[in-house]
Amino acid sequence: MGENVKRPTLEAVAVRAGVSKSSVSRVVNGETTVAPEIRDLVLHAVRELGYVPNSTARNLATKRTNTIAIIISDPPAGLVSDDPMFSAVVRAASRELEAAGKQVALMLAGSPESQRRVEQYVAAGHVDGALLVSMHGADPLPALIARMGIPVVSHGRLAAPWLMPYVDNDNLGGAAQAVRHLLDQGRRRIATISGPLDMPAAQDRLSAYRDVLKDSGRRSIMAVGDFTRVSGADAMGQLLEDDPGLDAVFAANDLIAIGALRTLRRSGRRVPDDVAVVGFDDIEAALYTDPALTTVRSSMGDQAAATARLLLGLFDGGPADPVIMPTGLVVRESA
Amino acid sequence: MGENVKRPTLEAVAVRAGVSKSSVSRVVNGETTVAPEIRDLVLHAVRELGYVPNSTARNLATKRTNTIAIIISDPPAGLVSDDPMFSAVVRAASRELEAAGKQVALMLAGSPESQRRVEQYVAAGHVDGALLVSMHGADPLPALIARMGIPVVSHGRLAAPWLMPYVDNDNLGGAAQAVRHLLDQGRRRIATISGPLDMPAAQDRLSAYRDVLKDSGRRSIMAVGDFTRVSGADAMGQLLEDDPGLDAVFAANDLIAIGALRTLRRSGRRVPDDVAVVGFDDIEAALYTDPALTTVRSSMGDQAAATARLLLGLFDGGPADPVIMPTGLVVRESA
DNA sequence: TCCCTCTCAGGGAGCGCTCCCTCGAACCCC
DNA sequence: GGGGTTCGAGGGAGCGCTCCCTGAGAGGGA
Repeated sequence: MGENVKRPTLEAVAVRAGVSKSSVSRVVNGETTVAPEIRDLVLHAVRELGYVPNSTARNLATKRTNTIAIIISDPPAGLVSDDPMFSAVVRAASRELEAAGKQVALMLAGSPESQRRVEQYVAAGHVDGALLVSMHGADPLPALIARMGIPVVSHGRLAAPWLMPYVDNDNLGGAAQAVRHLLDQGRRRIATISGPLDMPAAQDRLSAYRDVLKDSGRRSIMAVGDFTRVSGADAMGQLLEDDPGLDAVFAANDLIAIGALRTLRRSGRRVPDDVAVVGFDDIEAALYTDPALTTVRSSMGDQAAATARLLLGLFDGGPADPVIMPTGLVVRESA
Repeated sequence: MGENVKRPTLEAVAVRAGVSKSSVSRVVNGETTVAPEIRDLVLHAVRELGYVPNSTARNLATKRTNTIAIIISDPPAGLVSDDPMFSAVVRAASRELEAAGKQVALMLAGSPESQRRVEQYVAAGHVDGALLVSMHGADPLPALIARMGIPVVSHGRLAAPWLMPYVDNDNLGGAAQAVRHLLDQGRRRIATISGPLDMPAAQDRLSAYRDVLKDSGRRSIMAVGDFTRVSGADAMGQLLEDDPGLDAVFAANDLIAIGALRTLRRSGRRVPDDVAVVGFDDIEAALYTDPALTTVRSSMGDQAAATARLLLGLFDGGPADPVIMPTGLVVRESA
């Protein structure tokens, strides 16, 4: 590959400019206690030599890395190939972090092996902070990371919320609103397809569903999904078998709802006439289903950006309080 | 935040084990020229002290970082919030790189400012190699990165293919197959909605469409999209206005096809009876449209993994030849 | 027995940067 | 004008690791 030109060092710049290393360092780091003429001398030499600071050396000396890890759980088998959540969250968080001048190290935490790798990496002092995304309840990683002595936040409440601050949606409120909407429309047999039960978001959405139904004296009917389309399709099939007379479904997320819609279509049900469907998240795809999906808006992107800001705030001694972002029902055609 | 326990250094281990730093270094790095008893002594001390090598120091000394940058273009305004491509590509590439013991630094390249940041970062010697994803034709970044003297590859052919090796789909073949399929079904007025014309993938899919039509003596009808659902919906509307009698559409990707389906539905056209639709990529969502989408399979994930392997191969003196991955038509209901 | 070779452990000079400390010069106030 | 401040430049000791080099000891051949 290319010519590995030896890059100029800070010392080379110092020699070139006829000043000391210290002065160059000061100028490069934007300290104000430098005489203008020296600053000019240095800046000139920097430009002439094309000097770029060696961040590795800087990291060694300062014991900071300027890097934030985004640690995101990785589905075991590559089940979910196109996960809107992944894209929205990683993008939004990265943007926010990069805008703050941080580097982003992406780490997938799936297999035990990869978990070890993540742990090692963080333990090795390679990052100044970490942002965890969509950890499952059984996951030991959050606890391990939390005790590493670096700022850590979670996108979404953890099963062990006390471990670190987090930013979450108002899952309870949003789900309650969705189910009440179904009730208001006169639906009598309202089923739900939940997310993976070891995830707090799924738990919240489920328990709000249950609470609202219980308050209205109705019986709940549920099947378990895992936040994917195929799980939604399967679960819908099971629900239809269990109770062919159901007239509404609250899906724990839009992907599940999309899967459910397909099964309903194939079983000959009309939506919303025979069965109403409500999703959760309001991903872009919800606008393109037939009929368009009524759903609960929870901007993953905004949430991720807020999570990143929470983390950045921690570095400046900001508050470590959990943040709950509002959700709201978006009524379209499916319910 | 937590107690910043000073982590033990290599020297501490050496003292503890009663050997020299050099020996500890050798053991830690798995060199074979170490007497078994010394190795045991060291390993024991490592375990006792919980020693983890400081990779920053190691990087400084070795002038390697063990880190690969995944540089991915970022849409200007946050248009695309859930981009299946992003998820599939980043996930697959990360997996492959992490499995090879590399660290992954994710960099979004969007605004000129962020481009500068990426350039600086790579120039600063922070990464050993880079993997570019979905660069647009006008993007100056590939050329800049290519001359940095580190191994670089591209996921998808660049507008300037000679800059670096790449892994691409057989866009030409896949698109040709799709259009021929439409022809074979007796469709007479076949339109296309292209991707952004500054991306080679979009160009190839478009030119294959044109070539096949020209060979069959048919006239081409096109609208330009940008690989998003909304652009597909808009372009479809325009197409319908331009030529209300069209009976087939070849969409440059599935997202566009999904958008087009919605517009067709709203305009009262039945798919495939009135208008046949073929997409490209075979993302998971293509299975859940109504009707299910006929499309060209091109596993983004496999392609990304192959790209990562190509890059890893470069470090070991492997070939720098472009790789073209096969595509194939998946016939479902929409055409 | 002597010499040469070979194997391995230890010593220590960097890698490029930061940051504390020293020290000269300029500046001030009575 | 003297003593005290202030300000800013330079010197140099690390940061934790790698890797070259030296040298001790073992082994082998004649």
